[in-house]
Amino acid sequence: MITLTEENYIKTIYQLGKYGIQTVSTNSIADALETKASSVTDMMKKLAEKGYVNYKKYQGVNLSIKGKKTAAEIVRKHRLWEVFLVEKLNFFWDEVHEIAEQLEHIKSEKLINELDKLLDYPTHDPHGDPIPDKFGDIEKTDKILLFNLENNTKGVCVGVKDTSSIFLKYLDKQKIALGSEITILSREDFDDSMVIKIGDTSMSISQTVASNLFVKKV
Amino acid sequence: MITLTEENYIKTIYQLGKYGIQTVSTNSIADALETKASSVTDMMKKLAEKGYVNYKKYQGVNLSIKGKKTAAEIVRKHRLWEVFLVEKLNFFWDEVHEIAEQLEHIKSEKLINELDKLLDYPTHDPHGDPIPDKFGDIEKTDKILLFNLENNTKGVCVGVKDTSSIFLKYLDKQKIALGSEITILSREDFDDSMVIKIGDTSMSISQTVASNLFVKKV
DNA sequence: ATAATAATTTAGATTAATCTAAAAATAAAA
DNA sequence: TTTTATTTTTAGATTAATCTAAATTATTAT
Repeated sequence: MITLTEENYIKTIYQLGKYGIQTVSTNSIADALETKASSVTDMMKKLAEKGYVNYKKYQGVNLSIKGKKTAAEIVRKHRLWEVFLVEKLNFFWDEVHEIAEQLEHIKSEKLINELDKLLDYPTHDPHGDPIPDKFGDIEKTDKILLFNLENNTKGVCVGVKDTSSIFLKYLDKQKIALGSEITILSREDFDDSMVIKIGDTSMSISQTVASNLFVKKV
Repeated sequence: MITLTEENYIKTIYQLGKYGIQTVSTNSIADALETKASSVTDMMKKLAEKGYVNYKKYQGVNLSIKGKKTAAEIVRKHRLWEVFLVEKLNFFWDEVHEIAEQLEHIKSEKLINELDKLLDYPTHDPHGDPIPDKFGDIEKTDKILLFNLENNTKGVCVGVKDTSSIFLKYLDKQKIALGSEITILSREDFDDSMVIKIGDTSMSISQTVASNLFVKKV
């Protein structure tokens, strides 16, 4: 049996290591989970023992096949529940994360398959992140940060990096949504802010905003 | 903050004590939770400390106002989730209990209110048990065990005592469902079995079955 | 290449929830 | 009303997950 705590560690390693590809350091896990490095070390020993990670002292960890499968399932559940909350229960995209953090640990294969069906097999969550399929396979997109888009080129907004309520509410206010077409008009060198155009309106956004929005070139 | 374990104890005390009315013994809690009496004693001290129960050594426990409110919320969530699983996710009534045991601990007021709305404010779960309202108030029915219905009288099936899959599947097979009208035709003294009639068909059922079906006299 | 700094691990403690075995209180029976 | 049986509580241990502080290893800078 896997515990809730173990699941959270595995999910964190999966996400910090770009869906389980890269090796992850002890400290980065500790930061992400707001715990201490010594706690992470203890847990890595346990997860290695149970076959979820490959761990060598002082070398960081990466997920085993089993660990990757487990992580993908958790992320799949998290994102499907987010879609459910928005599509069926009238939640806004900035309200769903904390609840999905709880729901992702519910254990029932039938439940998640039926939820998938009820939602008509969605491919992305409300923040634009891809939903792993039943087999744990996940789309790897060629999305880039808006900040890295060249001047006078156009991109479609496909995701957010920061999913905090405060950031998402800001985007709502500025009428920036998934699917919006954004053109970079110019940049200010002294603070890296940029002027962008969405539809007919142009506006200035900070470096912070531009570094937390994903776009796909068009 | 209340822990998952504390919630399970509180819910158990609520249900063993007829929705928080009666005092409950240490051993009965231990039996219900499949744990040891000594563990229960420890937990009762903690719950008393936190104001959820009234506890005096060797005298059993009963729920405080706060405990009753907490318990009713958990039961409300459990039963709403059961309705959701049956109505929206194509579960059968014998499959929902264990999953609802997990879902009942999810914390979000908006979630449960929206779920209630999505399900169109159901009053009973798939086993016929009443769903507490937002305020923790719960319908007290005058249901009786089929076993206690007199010969040649009629009752409508309104609930089950045993919610195990094996019992519910048996009822499905015998075409006994919530809403079925049942007439007691006769009894056998030697094993307390009884012959009943549902619609046009009559059948014999054991004492065990008759003691796990709730009916309302008509 | 060595010293200084940063990252990681170990050792030892703590907390929540549990257990077993023994002691104490209550209830039932003689 | 004693004795016996049952129920409940206490005492002391255990496990999972965490922490602090000290020790160790790795990395960076001089």
